[in-house]
Amino acid sequence: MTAAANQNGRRPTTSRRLERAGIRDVAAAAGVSITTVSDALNGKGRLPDETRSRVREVAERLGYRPSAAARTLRTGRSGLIGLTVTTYGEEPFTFTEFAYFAEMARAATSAALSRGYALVVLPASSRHDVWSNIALDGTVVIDPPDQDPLVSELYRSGVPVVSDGKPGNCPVTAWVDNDHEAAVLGILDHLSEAGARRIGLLTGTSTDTYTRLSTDAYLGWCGRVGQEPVYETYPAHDPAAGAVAADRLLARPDRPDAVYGLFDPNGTDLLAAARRYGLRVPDDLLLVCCSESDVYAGTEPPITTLSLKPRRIGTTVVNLLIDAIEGIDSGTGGATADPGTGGRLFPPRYRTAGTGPPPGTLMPTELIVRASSQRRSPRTTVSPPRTPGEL
Amino acid sequence: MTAAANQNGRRPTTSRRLERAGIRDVAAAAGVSITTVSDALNGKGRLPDETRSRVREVAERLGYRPSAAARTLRTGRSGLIGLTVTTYGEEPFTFTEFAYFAEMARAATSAALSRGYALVVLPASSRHDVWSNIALDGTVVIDPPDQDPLVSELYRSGVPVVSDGKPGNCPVTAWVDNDHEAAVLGILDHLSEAGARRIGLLTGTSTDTYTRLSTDAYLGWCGRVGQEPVYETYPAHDPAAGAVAADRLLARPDRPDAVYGLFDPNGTDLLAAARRYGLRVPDDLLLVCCSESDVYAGTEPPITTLSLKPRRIGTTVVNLLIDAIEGIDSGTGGATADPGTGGRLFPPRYRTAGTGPPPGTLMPTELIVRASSQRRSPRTTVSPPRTPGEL
DNA sequence: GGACGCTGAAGAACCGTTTCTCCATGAACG
DNA sequence: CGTTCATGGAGAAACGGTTCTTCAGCGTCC
Repeated sequence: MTAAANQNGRRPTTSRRLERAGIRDVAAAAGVSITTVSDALNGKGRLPDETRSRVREVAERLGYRPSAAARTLRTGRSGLIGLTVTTYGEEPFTFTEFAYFAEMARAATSAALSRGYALVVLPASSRHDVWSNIALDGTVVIDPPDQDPLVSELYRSGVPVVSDGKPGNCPVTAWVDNDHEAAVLGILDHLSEAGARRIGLLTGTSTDTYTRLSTDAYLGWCGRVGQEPVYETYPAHDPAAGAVAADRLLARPDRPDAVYGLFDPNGTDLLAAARRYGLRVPDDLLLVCCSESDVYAGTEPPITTLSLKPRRIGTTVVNLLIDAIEGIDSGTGGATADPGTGGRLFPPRYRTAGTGPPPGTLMPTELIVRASSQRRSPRTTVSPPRTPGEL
Repeated sequence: MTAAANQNGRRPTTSRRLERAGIRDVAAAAGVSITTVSDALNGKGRLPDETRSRVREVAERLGYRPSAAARTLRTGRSGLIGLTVTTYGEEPFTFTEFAYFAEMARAATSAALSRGYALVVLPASSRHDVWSNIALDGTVVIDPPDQDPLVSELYRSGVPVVSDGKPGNCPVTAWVDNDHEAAVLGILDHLSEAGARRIGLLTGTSTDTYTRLSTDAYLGWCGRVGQEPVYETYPAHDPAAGAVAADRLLARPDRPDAVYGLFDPNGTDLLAAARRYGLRVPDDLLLVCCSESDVYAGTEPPITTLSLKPRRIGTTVVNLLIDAIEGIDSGTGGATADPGTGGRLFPPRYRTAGTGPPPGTLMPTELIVRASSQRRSPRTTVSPPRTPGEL
């Protein structure tokens, strides 16, 4: 019964060890053709419900699991999405944005899963032999450097690419990013309102979009307001360098009376540095840093943080990507789109046909105000849902 | 030139839009057969170096990328490894062991990559349709619950499964875990030596191995030493419940003078609770918690933590899994094993043929001693290799 | 009563590799 | 000069699904 398959001109099935049941086995057991089995299981074709359910039952009984590889080969869809992370050194994930990345990846995984896709984590540094060995329907790229060869090749070979972080020069299908400029300006205003006269910045040396946009926004603001910029840079991927840079910043002769740190650990580092210099927070020094960690709710004093809302970003990025994947279609010429395949939030058919820039989406950030940035009332306030960083 | 493929009885190739070059295109362009191309590119067969390099060059020129799906279908190997995480509620990752998981996943990704595999993150809750749509060569399971149906099915269908955390009743190929009993006993001894008379435990309500083994070790120790157990339990996946439980523990009439918290956030929670009750740490209360986070080096006072060394675990788990994958072979009868395929650390051929228990590996933990567990010298000591958290 | 349309289902091509089998060719050798 | 070998390479069968096309049967409508 089980090994009935040598009709159809197949090899006599020399009594292999417990081979997994194939579609042919199911067909034989149910007394139908493999076409019927495929249709019955996938809800396609014109079959009476009776046949459908009978086939399904037989398949169930045989423990039939369709071969993912075969299906992928035929349909051209693997159900796999790459999640590319930039690497510093050997470790696959970026250190500095760690909590951000973790949250973002978590949300991305959820979002993908709920639409039937799974995520493959792929450091950008992995060599071709790994990349090209995996059938990806599309890729999410986190903060791609300018002219990323990987992204270029992917895009060229027709794989949709959506980036988290506005891409510099890479061609991508779409991108999502925070409105970093608005965020920084909002923070600077917030600090000013709290009484800051000279606001310093702790920033990174790398050239990724986040660092660049944020720093530029700061410099621009300084120019407009007429404050001399006071900032220190350090390689953000080096956990130890942050503390040193924080120290440098507070040791300057033109010591700032408020600091915004661009990276997650800056809060603790700055707090420690302040302590070393006998500066009280927030009385002598106002503090804000960008972080997703809730430890800053429990520090002494609690530190105001800017959240980039990585969950929202991750969800959006993945949904955009899947829209692009399912929209591309690469169709046989025209209207293959069934009208009732399920409502999508976004109109499909991305894939910048012409030469226009890829569609980008800016997402708001959220400033979580705590004691460290309020000179008067130590009462903790939270900005409504979003930060209108208008100036 | 590019569309040369209609020999070999293939469809006339009706001038498709920029199809990716296939192996047939390469063969045609190089004037050889597809067999030769395959052999040349994969370093197989008997070919003169000249042919090999010529074919390679043509393939390069055409931008040829072999289809991962086709290769997987033919060879039965996808180069993909599943990373299964238990889920609480909708979110894919366990909350409580978050830092642990992140570190572990990172190490696992690295290890897999360096052996040519990629990781697919798959929450255990995902339904079959996602699981079975992916060709997995093997799976890593994190802390599987007893009788996990998913694991059982995977194992039964011949997919190697290696678990992080000693499995309860699931059949797995191999497992890796910390020596939780030894770790807990070590901590209890450490606290005793520091002068603790009544040691409390903050533990979880779930039945995973970690919680169970640790709690049992605690209870056993209490029995041997003659101390009445003092512990509180809470659902570890609920971030808010931890603070409440910590409070409960310190509010008890038989208040402990030392506490070990099993989960990452317990340190902060206990510290906060202690503050509320006016207890000084370490003078009135000794504190240790299990965590991978380095924020405990910066708290006031710094808190002693137990690290489970997730990096080591992740690396080991993946290497065991890949050894199993490459060892299984499911061979055609016998010695298919080429003697020189590359040195492996472990002897392959796992796959508990009989009924014996699967091979397990216990890995040591590391206690990072800080001020919170030392009543006398406020001088911070650290077990050998790690950071000196200055005070 | 024949053309037609609809239902239910089977046939077979196809997706793009890998790999097993086999065939020329020419050199070496008895 | 006829075998045997080693070499280089081609042919074709899988791998296991999906899907396009075809087809038989049967009720219906002019």
